[in-house]
Amino acid sequence: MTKQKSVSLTRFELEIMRVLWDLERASVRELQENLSEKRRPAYTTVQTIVRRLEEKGAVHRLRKIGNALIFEPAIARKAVHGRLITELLQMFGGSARPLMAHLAEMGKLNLEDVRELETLITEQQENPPDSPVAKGKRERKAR
Amino acid sequence: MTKQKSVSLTRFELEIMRVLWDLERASVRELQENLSEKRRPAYTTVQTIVRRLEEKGAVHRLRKIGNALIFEPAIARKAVHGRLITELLQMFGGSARPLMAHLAEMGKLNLEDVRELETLITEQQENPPDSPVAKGKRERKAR
DNA sequence: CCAATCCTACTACATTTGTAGGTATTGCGT
DNA sequence: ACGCAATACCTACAAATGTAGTAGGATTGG
Repeated sequence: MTKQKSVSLTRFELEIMRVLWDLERASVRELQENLSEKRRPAYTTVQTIVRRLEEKGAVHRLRKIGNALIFEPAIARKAVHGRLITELLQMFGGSARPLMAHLAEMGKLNLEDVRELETLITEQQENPPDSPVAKGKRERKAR
Repeated sequence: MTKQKSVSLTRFELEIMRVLWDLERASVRELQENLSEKRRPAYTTVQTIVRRLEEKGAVHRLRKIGNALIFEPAIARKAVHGRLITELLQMFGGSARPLMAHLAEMGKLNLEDVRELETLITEQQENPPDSPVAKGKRERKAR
């Protein structure tokens, strides 16, 4: 339930979301300041993107501090990432293998990574998706 | 040498390229017919995209058959894929691990895949990039 | 309480992307 | 040689995206 439509985000929107996910919540000003030095558009530009994200249901207003609106993500990073991955995977014929091979070739994967991954997969097989353990919030950062 | 500028392709352009890479060479008609049943726009639409791809240097005219132009890719699938992967990776903080974890969670990776990958990486470490063995074309499909 | 400041809401506009129509050409079959 | 059918080529336009300015309301330090 509470299933949100799978919004499709543009490059720049994704960039903003990346920052917002990292900060957990932020004002437009904070978002702008946290963009990478390269490609940091005007304040109002960021504002516009945030508005569009709001329209798309990707973020929502949490509250006001002073006269500034504080936004927080309305969609999970994981969900969006999943979408992106799926899309990329399609370019590779739907299978993860060629993608992995590519990563290896690019030197983005070493044996240690793979070993770790192996452990992860094994664990997952033992702990199916909705095992009672992982129910509910899993972390909460003070901020 | 012969280094082509890393063109950036849109969704639809990528879709066309995907087909073209698969077919190795094709006319606009063939490209259109080989798009997935969903999302198959008008002939002239495909033509427009092909023209833009040509302008971007992503494809070029190979020859004419009848009065139809035959196109072929002018950029390697691998190069484009690499770009896409790098981009996606940035969303994940530049490291491949979270991506892998995600794939595992999505059930897109099983132990067999990982084992295979392990082998691959090991081989790559033994056979550095420009070892004389791998020089030149590595496969050639009869067609 | 008042002005300097900060923020929002609205509007605008250029560029890119998706989509396609109309017209000029070109080969081919007869 | 001619006309038909398929194709190329040019043009157009709507929607999405990136980018930003302006007007006016809210906040707050003094």
